[in-house]
Amino acid sequence: MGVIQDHLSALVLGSATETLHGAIPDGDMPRDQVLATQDQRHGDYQSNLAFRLAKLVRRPPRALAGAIVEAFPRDPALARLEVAGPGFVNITLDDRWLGEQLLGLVADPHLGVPQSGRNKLVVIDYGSPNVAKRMHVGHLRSTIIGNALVGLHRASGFRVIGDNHLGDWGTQFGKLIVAWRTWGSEDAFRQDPLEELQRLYVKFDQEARRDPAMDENARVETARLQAGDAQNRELWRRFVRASMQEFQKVYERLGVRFDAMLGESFYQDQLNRLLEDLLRDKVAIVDDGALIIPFDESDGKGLSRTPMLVRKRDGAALYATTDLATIRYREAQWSPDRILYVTDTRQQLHFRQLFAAARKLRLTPAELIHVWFGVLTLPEGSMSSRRGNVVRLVDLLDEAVRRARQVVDQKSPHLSESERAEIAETVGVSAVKYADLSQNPQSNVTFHWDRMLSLDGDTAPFLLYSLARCRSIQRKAGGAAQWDAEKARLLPGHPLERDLVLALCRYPEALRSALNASRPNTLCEYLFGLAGTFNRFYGCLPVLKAESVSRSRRLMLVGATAQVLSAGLGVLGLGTLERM
RNA sequence: GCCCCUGUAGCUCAAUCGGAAAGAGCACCUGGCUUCGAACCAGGAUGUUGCGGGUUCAAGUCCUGCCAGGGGUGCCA
Repeated sequence: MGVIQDHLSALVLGSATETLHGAIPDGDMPRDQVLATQDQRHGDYQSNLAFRLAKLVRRPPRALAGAIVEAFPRDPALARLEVAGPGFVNITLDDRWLGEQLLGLVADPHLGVPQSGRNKLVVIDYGSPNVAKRMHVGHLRSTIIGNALVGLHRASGFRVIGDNHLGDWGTQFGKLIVAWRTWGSEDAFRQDPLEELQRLYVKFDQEARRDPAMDENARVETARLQAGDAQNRELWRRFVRASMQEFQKVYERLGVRFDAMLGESFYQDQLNRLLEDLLRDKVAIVDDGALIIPFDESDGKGLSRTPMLVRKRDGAALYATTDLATIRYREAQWSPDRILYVTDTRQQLHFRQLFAAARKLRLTPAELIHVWFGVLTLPEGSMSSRRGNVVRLVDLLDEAVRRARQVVDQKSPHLSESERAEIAETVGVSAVKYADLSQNPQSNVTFHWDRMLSLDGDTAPFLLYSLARCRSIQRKAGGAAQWDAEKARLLPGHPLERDLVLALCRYPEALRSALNASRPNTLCEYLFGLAGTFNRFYGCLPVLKAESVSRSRRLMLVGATAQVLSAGLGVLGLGTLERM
């Protein structure tokens, strides 16, 4: 079983080639994918190839479309072909063929998703919070989107290494060390380490505004830490360890597991060699006491004016240096085919520079991709750990679960206390994750409690509910949930059944397109549409009480819906529920 | 100065490489549970896609000029 889109595209292309008999060399043939129609009156799929060709051979598109339809090969997939409008070719699929496609899809462990990543390895760099700071809602995006990208790649056959490139070596430690020695409280730290570190961080910032000497002290302590000073080193270890324990709790709750957690500190002893190589290869030059990598316009628009700084005048390295070393390490260790960086839009310039520098140094043949997302701000302005105006991630999750619990208690009082608690946790956390995933990552978002915590409409609970309904039917069907393939394949059934079959068959397309665009929201959109189609089907047509042929077919549809929904939810990193 | 991003319904957002009549959800109104789960479904109302020009068979999408907002831009990450 293949992707329907590809099958039809090949047919259209074949027909067009036939029609034109060599008027266009093979290499110049436009690659035009058949698209799902937006409107059912235009059939199931449409081809716009005639428009592309019209330009090349200077014939009216409508005539070309007619010729393409004329020369179309016989194929069991096709029920009807039409030329419409100025030159669209509308394709309606054969019911029985669609049924066969669906049976093939549910029998495939990958549910028909093309394994484009077979034998390929991708490193996905995401999460990457700064250590010693509390995780707030701003950290959600990289973590959740990155995790969904991991899922999309795995579903497509890639081997994936999700790497949490922790900010565990920055200048914030010098500040914290100074602040700790000046105002730190051992008791407070023992009680709630991150609260205490947060307090110190804010306090330091306030004091440093009044007294610039504080910043200088911090620089000195940072330098001593990086030079290996034992006491600073010990403090640093304590701060990092405490943060990691805190992070781990959040990750567990979010259902996010990393395959590697190699933070910035991990690369520190590799930086000198890197800097030497930069000089040796004349990629970097000394300028005003600092070491920079200059670019010209061929490296990227505007880059000639913005060199990348890799060593400060005082000799200290920067995150750009670490990032270069990280690429070199990943290449040596894993030889990835692709490296994805999931960060917000503000780092676009940094990554353009980084990738350009990596090319100059020939650090890796891997495809380097920066998947950036928009910034999350509060209604009252941008969040800042330094200023202390953040919404803590745990508070958001707790509130989500609290609201979910209210609904569960109201809707399902018959379930046990512990089951309701479990359901509320899954519903609440999934709702928060979905609220983020279902948006175009590149949009900037303003944080609103009610939107993040909504449980109605286009939300995770709607998807979970649809799945729970499937499960409920399957349970009630008992052993008879086994449908008969011969009967199940008999189509057409009711138009609502056909809608569902078609929606299910589009799962591979939806997943592939989300992967290619690095946009989990398109998969969300697909799943929301599928759940809607299922709920219409469910609302109108009996399953268990239907006569035998319909019953078998509909049970198959229920089972297939459950398979696709739970697979899709899994890819996005959302939980699933048997009942709710 | 230079570079990047954004502007779509009252609100929050979608819209495939440019594709047919710009779609969802929320909120609001009407209807549907003695029948597999009503966290559901059916129906109703909502637009100068910031503004002007251009390219195209076709523009929210591409080009261009304005307007408004956000971000980045050599010693933070």
